Amino acid sequence: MANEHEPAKPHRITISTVAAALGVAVSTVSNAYNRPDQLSAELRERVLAVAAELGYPGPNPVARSLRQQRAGAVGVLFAERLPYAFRDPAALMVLEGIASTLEQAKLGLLLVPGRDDDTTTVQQALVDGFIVYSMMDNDPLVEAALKRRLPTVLLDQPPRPDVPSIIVDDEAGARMATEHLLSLGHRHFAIITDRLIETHVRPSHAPINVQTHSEATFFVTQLRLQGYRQPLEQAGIAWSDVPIYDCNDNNEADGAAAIQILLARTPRPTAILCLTDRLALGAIVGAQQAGYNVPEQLSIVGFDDIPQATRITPALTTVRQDHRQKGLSAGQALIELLAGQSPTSYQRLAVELVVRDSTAAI
Amino acid sequence: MANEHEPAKPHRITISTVAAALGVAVSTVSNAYNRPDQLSAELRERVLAVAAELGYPGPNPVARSLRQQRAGAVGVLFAERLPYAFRDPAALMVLEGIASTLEQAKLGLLLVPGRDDDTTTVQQALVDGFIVYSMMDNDPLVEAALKRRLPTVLLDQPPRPDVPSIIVDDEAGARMATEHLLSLGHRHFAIITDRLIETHVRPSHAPINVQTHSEATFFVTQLRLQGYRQPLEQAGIAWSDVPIYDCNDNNEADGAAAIQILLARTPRPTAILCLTDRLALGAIVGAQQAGYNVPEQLSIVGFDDIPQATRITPALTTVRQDHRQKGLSAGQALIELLAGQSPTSYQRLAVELVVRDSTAAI
DNA sequence: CGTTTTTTCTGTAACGATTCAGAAGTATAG
DNA sequence: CTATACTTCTGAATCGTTACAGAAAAAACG
Repeated sequence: MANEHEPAKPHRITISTVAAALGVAVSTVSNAYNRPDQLSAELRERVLAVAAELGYPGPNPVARSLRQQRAGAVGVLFAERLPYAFRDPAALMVLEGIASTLEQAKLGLLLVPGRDDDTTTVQQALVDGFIVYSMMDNDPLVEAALKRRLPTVLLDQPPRPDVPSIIVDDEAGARMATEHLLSLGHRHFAIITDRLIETHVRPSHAPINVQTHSEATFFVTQLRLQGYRQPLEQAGIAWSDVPIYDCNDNNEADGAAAIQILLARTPRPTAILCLTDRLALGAIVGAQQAGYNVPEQLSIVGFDDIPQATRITPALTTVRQDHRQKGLSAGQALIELLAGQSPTSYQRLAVELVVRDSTAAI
Repeated sequence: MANEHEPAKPHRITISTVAAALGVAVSTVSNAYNRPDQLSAELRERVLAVAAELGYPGPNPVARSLRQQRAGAVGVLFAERLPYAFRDPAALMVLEGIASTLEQAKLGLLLVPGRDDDTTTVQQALVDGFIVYSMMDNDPLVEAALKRRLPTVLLDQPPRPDVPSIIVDDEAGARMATEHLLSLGHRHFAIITDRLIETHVRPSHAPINVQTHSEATFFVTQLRLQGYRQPLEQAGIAWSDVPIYDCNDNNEADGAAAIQILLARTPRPTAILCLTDRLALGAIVGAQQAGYNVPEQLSIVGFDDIPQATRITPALTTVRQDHRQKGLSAGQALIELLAGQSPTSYQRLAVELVVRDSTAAI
């Protein structure tokens, strides 16, 4: 019968700890935080004071979220590995656009990590919706996100019924780039790409054959290749004669390495179509180092029009797209979805060919 | 009695909808998802099948989080406005480091938006902890985050007791930069900074006076200014004779504008200390456009060593810090905190002066 | 065949808030 | 002074899970 030792102090301070300390109902404490008009100013003061004294950190957001059925954040699924997101200038502008919209709506932006094999992070993300951007077409994470049945927007992904999609007219852009080079008289083309096939099945240093084209697992890659192909064939150039070099990563070094290989081919290509600006910038530098003059001996076209495109000499001819607007549109569409409205289910953003100094007549 | 009209179809499908449909206990359905070993493979199959059929999106993560007391994400408080985060190269490397660590721990990274006046987003963020990075010293959002009483790590913030802090030895770096210029014989200095005083109280185009120095509300700004000041005074140069120009934003354009003003002063400064590389890069370009040779007529030192620092001509002399490591350390410290361990409460990262071509003897 | 062990499944109490109908108590109106 | 309307506060239901103790059934044991 001896008195037990002190009851373990209630490690966790909740709304009811505070209520008990004051001798009021829990709903009163809740109201003190969320509906000041529901109780007298005097009592509210006291509640807040006692709460502070007890070290109550305020209403638990998770509990609130459960009750209110909203998380106040949007999940962004992007890139194989999260850190990559912070390296690609084009992707960053897109993220910036997304962030801007969400910020205005006071929504958090949750970057969801996840290697393809493990979808738990997607399944357990505390979000009200998803934006899926630039994921591999068959990435299980995308499936997992859609299975959550939350409002979702696809950006640069293969469209699906019932899911609003925003895509850029990459195919038209690629066509414009190709037609530009054709009109300058070029007949010998080569293509530098990345992410053509799965990350872990990277090609050797030989330009890969066109057959692999159908394996392209990134939607925008497919679109761009398709856009290159059509005008070439129309001009009587066999697609199978166009070497495609697939880089390991989207960066300048890989672009520079690629161009070396391609320039060694016979016939030597005089026009290089690059799937991204970073690859193109690398290609320019690589070509120059190999002693070629751009654009006199070699024309190079990029894709994206990132800020660096104008800083190089010669300034890069490229296909411009409005990255920030992409992000804004995606964010906007998702916010409408969250508000119960139905945004246009399919938006296509225009692109524009920007002719600068890296292309010239042959 | 006439039969009522169809009961409204259960709009929301939960674990108990599935359990009811199967005639099993809810705990069984839960186990089917989380503990396959707790039920027969055959029943599990059936549960999953029925769930799929009903369109059950899987266990609600918010409810799970409430029960398990973990959110699976970390909040990052950074920069006045979220989009800014995506523009500063140095900050991006830090974010990349943070993201890397968190990804390995399978934690999401929640970018928390918030204008100073409204702290609700911080209060309601569904996270297990915070990383506070480069916020204004007195930003209410920081207070709000600390009030949550979650594991928190401060990065480039004024240290506080009981909160692990990671800071860079900015002061030493600034000292090294200054001493370097002094040893080259420079006597007339000027400083280009940003974020010296509150965003909305921006200065005119006149270099602001040194007195304002004490108003600096960003911890690292203070440290760097302090680091510039000490060796200067030691060399007999009055701090009040050193003009400080405060830019509106940390970018090249503002740096270029700043240098124009400073070069018009008498005596004309021959050594410019820039608080960031972006400002320094702008200053170089601005000086060159104004007809000055760098470094022959004007020495310029940056701070951060961002990749672009080597791409400009002349290559920028600057103070290097390991941005990625900063992020990694912060992430690591937070993960230890979340695991109940106590990381070193105070880490100071070293810096290094990198002498390139933008500085020369007078 | 009775006992023990193992497997499979169930029921219920948390988790920590918010919401809403309504009970007291007070003020206003007629 | 009674009826009506506000204020202010309370209690219980609810959000959708998971954890845990234990019931029921099946398997293993001697």
